[in-house]
Amino acid sequence: MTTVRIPAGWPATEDQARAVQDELRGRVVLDEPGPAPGTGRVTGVDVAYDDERNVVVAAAVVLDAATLDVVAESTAVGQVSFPYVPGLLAFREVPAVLAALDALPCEPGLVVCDGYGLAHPRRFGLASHLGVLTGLPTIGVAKNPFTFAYEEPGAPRGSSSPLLAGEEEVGRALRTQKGIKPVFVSVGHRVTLDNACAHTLLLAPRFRLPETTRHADALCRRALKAT
DNA sequence: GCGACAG
DNA sequence: ATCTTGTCGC
Repeated sequence: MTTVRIPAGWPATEDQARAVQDELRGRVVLDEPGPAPGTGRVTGVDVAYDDERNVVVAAAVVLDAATLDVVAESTAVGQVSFPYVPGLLAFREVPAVLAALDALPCEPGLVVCDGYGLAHPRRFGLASHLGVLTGLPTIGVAKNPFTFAYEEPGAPRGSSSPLLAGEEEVGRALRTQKGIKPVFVSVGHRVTLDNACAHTLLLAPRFRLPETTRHADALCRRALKAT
């Protein structure tokens, strides 16, 4: 397991963090289709915390997009870099995720984040932030609708409905399993929303959550316990 | 002003 | 995110 390094000048206050978001937001690319679903590699990233000890562990798990077999994985440990503040989650998770991605023995391909990208109060969630910092195509798949509104999608697997910030579609509520609560997909960097949903559906053939986040979640929890 | 609020 | 037993079901 490698070690997390917190960059010099990492935001110490909420205002500084929002200023960084404003600065990076202009670098998001939204007009690329992204990798073709079902081909190449797809990587899940997730983070676990022990606030008592101030410890954070991140995991990155690379899957073959066609078979969903695990082809590589890595973990990183470090100190917590920012408190949890709704809207500023990236500042808590990004340093650890970057370290885990750096430790991978291969290219990650599309990165699937636990949380949001464009569907964010300031339109710059975790997936957008990670995408801009790495240049990699990223998407966000969240378990909750955050503050956004949506109509319940149809019951069949694959049904979806817009995730709305007023009139603006910032993401999609996507039913990955028949009759089960949808997941909330949004674009991070260099991927289209349609493409992000297609990837998510292929990654969740049996469970509500994508295999990428299931693997990454299990790995970072296991690694945290071992720390 | 108060409550809600990804992980 | 995390605190947490048993339990129902494939």
